[in-house]
Amino acid sequence: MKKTSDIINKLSEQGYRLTPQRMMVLDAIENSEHHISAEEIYAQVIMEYPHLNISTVYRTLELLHRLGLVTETDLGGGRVRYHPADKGHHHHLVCQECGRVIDLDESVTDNLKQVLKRDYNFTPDIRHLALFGTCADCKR
Amino acid sequence: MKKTSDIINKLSEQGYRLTPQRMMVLDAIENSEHHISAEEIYAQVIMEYPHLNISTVYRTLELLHRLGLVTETDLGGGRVRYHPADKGHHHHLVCQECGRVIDLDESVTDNLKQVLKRDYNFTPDIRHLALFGTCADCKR
DNA sequence: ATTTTAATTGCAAAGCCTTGCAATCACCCC
DNA sequence: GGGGTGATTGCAAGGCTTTGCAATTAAAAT
Ligand SMILES: [Mn+2]
Ligand SMILES: [Mn+2]
Ligand SMILES: [Zn+2]
Ligand SMILES: [Zn+2]
Repeated sequence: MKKTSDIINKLSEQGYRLTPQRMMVLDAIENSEHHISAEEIYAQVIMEYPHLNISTVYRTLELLHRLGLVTETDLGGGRVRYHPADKGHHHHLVCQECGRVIDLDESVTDNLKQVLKRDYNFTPDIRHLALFGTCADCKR
Repeated sequence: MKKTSDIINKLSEQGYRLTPQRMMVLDAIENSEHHISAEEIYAQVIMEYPHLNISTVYRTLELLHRLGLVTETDLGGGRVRYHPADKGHHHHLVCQECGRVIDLDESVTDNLKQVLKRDYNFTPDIRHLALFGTCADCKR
């Protein structure tokens, strides 16, 4: 798989060690169909590497997020979820009534980003937003 | 103070009990200069009511937020902060480099809300947004 | 290949927040 | 004012995530 090598190269270039733990956490994220949680990554990796500690998963996620290699979002449900950045950026609407999650194109935030840039010279890091509210079906 | 009575009336009207714990938590929020955290509310109330448990603070905050009487936001720093809804809605930009917090008028999200309404018939509950990024000074 | 060195890990403890449950208490009715 | 009732509380335990520290190990230097 090409994507994983790309991320591995970026880690290596920036002076981070390529530990087996990091490789396996990365693999779990890249091969996940949906947004994956720390606990789910842990459960998956531990099957072939039982020595792994969950704090290493959290630290790896923090690193990959800080380097912009994964996006992080709280879709409700009490745990943060992750997504490979190179699989495309997008956002979500989450209905507080029924729990439905609607996917949004990245472009919905273009106007907001532009206004913040123009009026405040602020560069927002909006890569994976989750907005809560009420969906069409639940609006009585 | 008029504001507190208003909130108390709303609680009462909706059938919620006016317990001393709720009154005191409410007081702490209303009299706070800035966005206040659960721990800070707890520390303040406990001075005159040492029996209070912090889970009551969290449950009261959850109730007030659900009823739209306080807004809730994560400005970073690992704890959620609260603000009375009747003191005016607004949003924040948080610089990830220097920690600076910029206040935004509620209207910056008007366009986004409108688009979500028009294209998805979704009514977002965006009352106190915190957006992270890089401020003007930190941009090299 | 061996040594060196700092980054990384596992472990245990802690921090923030939520939740189940039994005891308490605000409010309604008389 | 004195019950009755269900909402609310305190307490203790648990869930998710972070953090300090000593031991390990990837990678660089020899
Ligand atoms: Mn996503
Ligand atoms: Mn605010
Ligand atoms: Zn819905
Ligand atoms: Zn800054």
